[in-house]
Amino acid sequence: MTGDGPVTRIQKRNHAAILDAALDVFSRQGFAGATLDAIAAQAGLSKPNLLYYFASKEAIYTGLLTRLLADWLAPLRALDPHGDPVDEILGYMRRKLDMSRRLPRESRLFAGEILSGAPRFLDRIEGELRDLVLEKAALIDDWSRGGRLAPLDGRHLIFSIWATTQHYADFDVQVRGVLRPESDEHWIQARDFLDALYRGALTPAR
Amino acid sequence: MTGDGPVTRIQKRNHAAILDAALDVFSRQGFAGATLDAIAAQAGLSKPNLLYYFASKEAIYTGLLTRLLADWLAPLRALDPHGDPVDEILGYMRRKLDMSRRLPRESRLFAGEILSGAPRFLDRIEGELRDLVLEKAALIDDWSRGGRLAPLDGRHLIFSIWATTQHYADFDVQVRGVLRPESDEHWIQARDFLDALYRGALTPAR
DNA sequence: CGTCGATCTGACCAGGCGGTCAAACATTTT
DNA sequence: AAAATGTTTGACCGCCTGGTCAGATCGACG
Repeated sequence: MTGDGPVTRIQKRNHAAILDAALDVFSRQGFAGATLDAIAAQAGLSKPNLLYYFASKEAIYTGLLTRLLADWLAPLRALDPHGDPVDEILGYMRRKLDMSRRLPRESRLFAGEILSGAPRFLDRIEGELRDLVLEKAALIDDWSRGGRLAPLDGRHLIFSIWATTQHYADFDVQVRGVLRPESDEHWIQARDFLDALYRGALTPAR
Repeated sequence: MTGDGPVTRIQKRNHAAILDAALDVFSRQGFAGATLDAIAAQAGLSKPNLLYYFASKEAIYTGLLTRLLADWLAPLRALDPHGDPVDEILGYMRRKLDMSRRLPRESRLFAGEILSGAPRFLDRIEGELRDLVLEKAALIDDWSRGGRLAPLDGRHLIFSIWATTQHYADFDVQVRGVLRPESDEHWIQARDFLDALYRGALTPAR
C-alpha cells in the first residue's frame, strides 16, 4: 500500500467497501465499541486483509472523517449572499434536515466524535469548520443589521439549525420511541415544524 | 451487598463516589470506551473493591441512568398548564439550558446512550419519557388551538428545545472550538438567542 | 504458459479487559 | 477481648482486541 490512495480496480472496490462498512459500525458503536472483526465481516473481508488496505483502526476512522467532512459542510457552504435571507436560511435548514434523513450514519459518526471530546477531529473543528461558520455567521449578521432578518446571532442560529436537524438522525431511536411513526411521516412533520419555527423567528419587522 | 441500596456509612460514601466517578468516565468515554480501572481510579478505590459495591460494569451504568432519569425530566414535568403559554415554554427552555450548563456530564451520558441506539434505555424512552412528552405536547397543542401560541406541533417543539439546549452540553467542544469564548459568555449569548428564537416563533396573532 | 507483483489467509501474539477469589484487614457487636 | 460482620486487596483467569507474519493464492501481462 502506497500513500496515494486506491489505484487498481480491486483496491478501489475494497477501499470503498471498507469505508462503507466502517461507517456502519463506527456510527453504531462509536470508535471504542467498534471492532476490526465487525468491520471486516461487514465489508466481506478477513481482518488481516482489511489491515492490508488500512494501517490501523485509527487510520480507517480518521480516513472516514476526512472523506466525509467536505460533504458534511456543503449545505452551509451553499448559503448564498445574494439570495433572499429568509429563503436562504430556510433552504439551508431543509438541506440539513434532508442530510439527516439520507445520511444518518454520517451524522451519528460526527456526533459521536464530538460528544467524546473530538480527540481526533479538534483541529478541523478549529480550522475549516470554524472558518466556514464564522464567514456565514457574518453574512447572517449583515442581513440582520440590514433589517432583512430579525436580529439574531448568526453563530447561534447556525448552531440551532445543526442541533434541530441533526437531532432527527442522532436521536432517531428516541424520536421513534416517542412518536411511534408508522412509516416516515415524522420527517414531514419535522420539516413543517422547523419551517414554521424559523420562518416565525426570522421574519423581520412585525 | 444486598439489593437494598447503601446501608452503612462506608457504603453510602463509596456508593456515591463510584456513581460520581462513573458519571465522569462514562460521559467522556461512552459505555464501551470506559474501563472499570478508570472508574475505580477516579473513585479512589481498587477495581475489586468497586465490584464489591456493584455487580458489574453494566450494573453501574444502568444504575446511573436510572438514578438520573427523574432529575433529567423534571424541567418538562414542571411545565404548568395554568401559566402563560409563551412564558411557560420559554421558562422550560431556560431550565433546560441551565441544566446543560450545570450538568453537562449527565447530558452527554444520555446523549451517548441514545446515539448508540439506547440498548439499555429503550424501555424507559418508550415508557415514562414517552408518556411525559405526549402529555406535555397535548398541553402545548391545546394552547396552540386556543390561539395562545402560534400553531406548532407540540411534540416537535419539545424535541427542538431538547436539541437546541442540550447541544451546548453535548457538542461543547465544537461550540468552544468555533466561538473560542474567553470565559462562559457564550451561555449568555445562547440564552438570549434561544429566547429570541422561541419568542419570535411562539408569539401568536401577527 | 509462466512469472511476478498484488491480494488474501490461518495461525499466532501481547496486552488489556471484565470479573473472581481467598485471604487480609477494619469495624462493630457481644 | 473475642467473635462476627463488613471492607479491601493482590494475584489471578479466560476472553477478546488490535495487530503481525509467513506463506498461499490470484491476476495481469510478456
